[in-house]
Amino acid sequence: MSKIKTVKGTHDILEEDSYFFDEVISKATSLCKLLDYKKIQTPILEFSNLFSKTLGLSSDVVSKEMFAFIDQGGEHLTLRPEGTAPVARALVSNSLHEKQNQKFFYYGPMFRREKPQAGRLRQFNQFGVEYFNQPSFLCDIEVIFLANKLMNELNISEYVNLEINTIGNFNSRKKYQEKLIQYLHPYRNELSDQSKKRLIKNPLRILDSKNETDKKILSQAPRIGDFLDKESQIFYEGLKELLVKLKVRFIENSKLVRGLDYYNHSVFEFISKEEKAQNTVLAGGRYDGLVETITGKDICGVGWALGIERIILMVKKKLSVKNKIIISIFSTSDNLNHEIFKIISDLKDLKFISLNIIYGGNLKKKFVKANKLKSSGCIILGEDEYKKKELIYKDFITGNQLIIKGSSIKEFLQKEHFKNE
RNA sequence: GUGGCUGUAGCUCAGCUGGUUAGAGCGCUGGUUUGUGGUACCGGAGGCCGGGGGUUCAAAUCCCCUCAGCCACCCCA
Repeated sequence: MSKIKTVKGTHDILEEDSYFFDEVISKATSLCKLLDYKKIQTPILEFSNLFSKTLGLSSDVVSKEMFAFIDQGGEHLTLRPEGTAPVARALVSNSLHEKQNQKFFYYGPMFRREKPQAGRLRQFNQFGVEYFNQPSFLCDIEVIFLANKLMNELNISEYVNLEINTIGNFNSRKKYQEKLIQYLHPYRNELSDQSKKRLIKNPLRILDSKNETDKKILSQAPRIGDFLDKESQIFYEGLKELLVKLKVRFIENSKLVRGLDYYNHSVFEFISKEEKAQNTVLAGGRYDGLVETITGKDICGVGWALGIERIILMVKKKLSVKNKIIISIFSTSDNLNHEIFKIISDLKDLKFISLNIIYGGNLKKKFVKANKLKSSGCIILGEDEYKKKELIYKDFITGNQLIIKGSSIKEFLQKEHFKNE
């Protein structure tokens, strides 16, 4: 079909998806506000080096998935592929790190030039939170708790698992990495091609390989848990203990790692229980090194991001759309059309009802149209009734029709709404 | 970036091993006269059969290329 299309991997968000989108945003937003997270909106365009510095040059995102270009002024710019680095940048750009409250939430489109498939788009939306400048694991608890509560609010907590792990602080990770390389060295020729490369570039990433041979080799591999120094241990144990006390259910997954370079200590993911390729719905962790790589300021942080489209895929199976009640309004003769605007000007703050004004055609056509618009009823301004300052209301479900006073239309509609609840 | 499947009306699809003007259901639209919709009946519009090339007397149908969608790998939210 030679119909006009969207750019590959991009989508118009319509109808029920749009409804669920708003639901996710509004639930997440109100939870964040409950804990005084401040909304932050950063530009979609950033200087390219913001991402190349922070995500790691060897990461796939930077090496091949960024929508990067040089603009007419010679600037190297990138459509943001993720939200954490921009928020961290904004923290320092605006000296927000000098304030008491350094908790933020954001949402909006991200861009990654990948091959699209289920749950993966080139333009997709994330909702995220970031909590800066607090080294305590209690902050990790707070953001995990927030994410957990959001899963509850969206009625999907029984369809997801929370997996957690630690990748330790820098020293522990370095020690572990050496041991891991030592262990894998004898197997280096049996590993998948991808893992062979990683053995040199980013050995930790081998842990979450899906390759069967890799998995077999890894089953006997040393575990990071055995190489944690005192600080890393206290951090991770404290985190787990409190999660248990708070009755937040989680699964420990010692192979859970991160694709992006700036993480340390805790990593966590909410993963859909469905057997699907893109089943990570929310992912986060602690990134104490990030702000320093951008700005030189030693500011720690912890946060997560949630893929809104992925959440919608889950939510739409569990939740139904709550449609507003539609009521049509029209006159019996066209020379009364302007009176309709006078009526609706008093109704402008109606909460549960959407009104459709119907203009054209004879009366019968207007009824037909009202019905096709899925109205549950209609208000009719008739010539005879107009003289008496009255209106007709016809209920499309019962077929009943009654006369109401023009002045009481608002109360009447509200009553109709609750009757239909 | 690599692989598999798919691409016919607004939507969901049918069209057998190539054979005249391309089909259905739903939707859209007009009608069945008066200030009353839904149901029923009758009519209508709407397709470069994703795009390009090839084979053939003849292609929606076979072959090649390309694009897009879906799915998996890679990677990630």
